[in-house]
Amino acid sequence: MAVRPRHCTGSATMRLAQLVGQRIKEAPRDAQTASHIYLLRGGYCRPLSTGIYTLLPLGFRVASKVEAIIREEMNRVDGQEILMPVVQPAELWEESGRYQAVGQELLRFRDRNDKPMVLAMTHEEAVCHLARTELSSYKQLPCMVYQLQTKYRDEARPRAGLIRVREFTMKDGYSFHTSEACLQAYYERVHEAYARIFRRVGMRDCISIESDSGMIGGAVSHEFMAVADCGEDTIFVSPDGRYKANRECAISRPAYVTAAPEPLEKVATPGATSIEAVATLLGITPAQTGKAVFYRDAQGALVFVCIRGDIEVNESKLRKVLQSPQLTFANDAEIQAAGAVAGYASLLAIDATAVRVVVDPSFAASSNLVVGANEADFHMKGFNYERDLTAAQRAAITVTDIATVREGDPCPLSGEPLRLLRGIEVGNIFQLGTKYSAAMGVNYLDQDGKAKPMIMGCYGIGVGRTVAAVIEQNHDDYGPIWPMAIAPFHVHICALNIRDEAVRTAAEGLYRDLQAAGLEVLLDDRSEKAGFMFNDADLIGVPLRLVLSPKTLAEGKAEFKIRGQAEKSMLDLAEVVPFLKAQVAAALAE
RNA sequence: CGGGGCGUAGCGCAGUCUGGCCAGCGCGUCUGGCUUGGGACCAGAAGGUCGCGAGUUCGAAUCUCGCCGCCCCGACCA
Repeated sequence: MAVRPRHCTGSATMRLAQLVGQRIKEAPRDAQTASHIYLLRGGYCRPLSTGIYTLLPLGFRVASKVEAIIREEMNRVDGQEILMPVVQPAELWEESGRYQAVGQELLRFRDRNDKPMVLAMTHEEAVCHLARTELSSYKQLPCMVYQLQTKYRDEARPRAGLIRVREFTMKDGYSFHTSEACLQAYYERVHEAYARIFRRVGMRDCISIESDSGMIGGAVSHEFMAVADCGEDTIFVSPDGRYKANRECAISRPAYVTAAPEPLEKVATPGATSIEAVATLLGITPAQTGKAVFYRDAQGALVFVCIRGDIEVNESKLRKVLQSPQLTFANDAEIQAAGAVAGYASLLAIDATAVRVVVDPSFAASSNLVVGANEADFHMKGFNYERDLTAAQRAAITVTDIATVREGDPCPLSGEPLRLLRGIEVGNIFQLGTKYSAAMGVNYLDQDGKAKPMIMGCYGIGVGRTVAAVIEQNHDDYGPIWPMAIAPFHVHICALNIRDEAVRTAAEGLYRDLQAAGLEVLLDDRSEKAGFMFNDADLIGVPLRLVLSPKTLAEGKAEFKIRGQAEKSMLDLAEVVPFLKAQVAAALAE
């Protein structure tokens, strides 16, 4: 096992009677997902406040093993481990612009001298400060530093145990380069390292998908998604697996209905202010209508959006188009002030040179849509974007994809229907470029003697979330079924009737011998009923179980069972140690 | 931030509408006995500012007002 500079998994052995963290029979009512239930019931973690958890010995051991694997893989791609502060001066965040840009999830406070401080939710600012101090020459690049450190995000809604928390441990890495090509090549190496990490920790189904880079910024980014029904993210995947994307940025290749333009015609649609009502009234489908949506951007300016009636606006895409971190629906008064009639608004009557207008291709390319007449109780039939707007109008309008993809929409690559999955975001990687280095003066002197901003990448993994995701993908009705690589122990010994001298002697002997053989052993040395002990063993979920009882010892044997499998077998006492050692080695080698 | 729900022993809950009886039940914990292959049984015990604070009342877990915390859905989310 690798050396663990900061965390260690503690002793290789543990007696259940002494283990801190009771198993509990009934899960707290608020625990609803498998990982939340089993982490609490199995004595892996305990809540301290909303979204803030103590890791108990079992949970800490699992998390430490995940961290050890992460360290190995980060070191393998030439990462250098460091540790940066969680408490940081606000002025550092003002430099990057995020003190203002980030919302309330950044916890702000003042120290005793009334100096504004923050609890770091990520460490781009801190690492930039480090880089501009320590890295000054192209000869030092490229390089990557990473840390396993606490992050704090004042989440609006923590949920599902360790899946979405406020305080958590994250591996975050940052790389520095002198060229985009170098960053891209390194990004690929990290991508591969991530795939190895999630495979090694025992994730069954973890995919990397294209993602929206959100508040971190940057051009190219991927999210590693553990596929699980309880996941918070919606993912679209093509049947051939070539296209995988988060709903926030997923695109499709929709077919637009085109036909010979029909004349514009005003039709009465009394009271029909919704797409559904208009379609019903006129006997058409929502796809034959055009929808008008009004937003207010971060500066408070009105934005007019048009899209085909059956398609939802994707606000992530729209935010990106508008370069506006916040968007809210405009109210009726604001819509009226722009000269539009709510419920019957139309591009036909809006001055696109005066109001920001964004149009989805589904609206611009479809023929003969029914759109608002910009007059209460009337719509227009036969709207055709090219024909019915002046060139000046069209020149002022942004036509770009702002559509929300739906399950079954055609894949942009193959045209096959896209499949919808739910995922837990366990890791993400970004090509940041110079977003932070330019803002914060992170420069190096190049060969030509000129100062240039470093080109950066950043790479995160949520440790606790990964632990939870592994349980979501590896459990049965009794508890978790840990992959050997991150199991809290390798072997769980149940000593039935421990007061029997022969049982005690044999159990203590095996406990000692297995430990000497390099295995991590949990010994249930309590004087409990067999069923009680078996249920606790299942709830803890250690991969290998050994049972010793007067019955097995009478034959000079111990019973062996693999967690998650029904078969049991009997082992001669003499072969237990080599057999289990081989089992563990084989499982770890997978 | 919007909608809904909840707060009584470590966990799960009853009691609250309709104020008054010793604040109860199951699990867990402790002691003793008995039992020992899939969550046994018997006897005894510890454990509570009934979320907090005001108020009404002779009397409040219960009624009133304010506050706090927690969960779910939505919004939001490196």
